[in-house]
Amino acid sequence: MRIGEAAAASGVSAKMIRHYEAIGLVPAAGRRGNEYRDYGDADIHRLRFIRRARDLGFGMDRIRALLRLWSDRDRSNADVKQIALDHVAELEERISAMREMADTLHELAAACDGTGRPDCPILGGLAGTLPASPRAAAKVDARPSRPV
Amino acid sequence: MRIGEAAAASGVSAKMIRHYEAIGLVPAAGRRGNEYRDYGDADIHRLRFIRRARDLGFGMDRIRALLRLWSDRDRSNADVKQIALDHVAELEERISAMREMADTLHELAAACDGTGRPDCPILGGLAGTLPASPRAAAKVDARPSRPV
DNA sequence: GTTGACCTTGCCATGGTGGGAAGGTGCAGA
DNA sequence: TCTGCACCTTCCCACCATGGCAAGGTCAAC
Repeated sequence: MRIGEAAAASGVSAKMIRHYEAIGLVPAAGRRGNEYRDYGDADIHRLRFIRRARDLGFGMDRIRALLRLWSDRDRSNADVKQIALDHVAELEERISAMREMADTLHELAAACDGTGRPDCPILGGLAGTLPASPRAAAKVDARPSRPV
Repeated sequence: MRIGEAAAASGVSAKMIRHYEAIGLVPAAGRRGNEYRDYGDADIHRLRFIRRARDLGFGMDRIRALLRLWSDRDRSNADVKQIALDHVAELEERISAMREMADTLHELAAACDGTGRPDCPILGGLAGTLPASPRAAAKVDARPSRPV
């Protein structure tokens, strides 16, 4: 399979397949005499694994660890579970930080009548009288880094 | 005030103050004869505004818009509210995507006994038998981009 | 005049991903 | 055989917000 078919079959873009190869997340693909990369079923399988892990929000370091365990017959499922639980804990932390932000904003927005006058509790809150909440924000970014 | 004091007073690092100046989010600070930037109370106020908006997860574009409205006497609070609500909607979307990820992982982890054997439902799930959930993940990044 | 705290500019890195340029390859049809 | 097209290759740039580091300037206190 050439990279385009591999991309379609795995759900990982050709661009990212090359990138994963460059950072050593997947082994360098063989070339078919010409310069083209060549992929087999095992490669697709691995790429799909990565895709699913990405979909679950795992970062590259953890995916790397998971891949290592995946291809280790003598692995301990306790190790796998630990990685998953660590990641879940981080997810929960980010979720609650964002929950706090959203709640604060809901309150501010509710206090704003939106009638078109200059008077605005939201700006008021941002300008200084914010009810002293989200310190968690310093630890977590709530903006997306994977463009939609 | 020099930049260090301004940073301490506003909660925005000196580095970021310079960056905000570079991207035009704050006006270029005056210099005091020497090369040092000089800040007054209004500057601190503005920086604190930015800091609070960042803490609520606003991205730079929205902060820029909020700042414009903030310093516009003839603003409409409907405009402000719209920006806030747009942002809240994005937050909620990301929260629910991450909620889905966390839930899926909770399930997988619960199915894994973690007794140390190679047998592992988590890897099984990643390897292909994942219960067909998080398509939302394609739209939202759950990893932090602001380092902790 | 030396020390130390602070400032300056400028470059690099992060993490995943996409965009695009400039050029090579392979296959189908005229 | 030539042409066109779809695909591939490598390489560089951009995002967003932030931190780190380096090499050098400035100022106040001792």
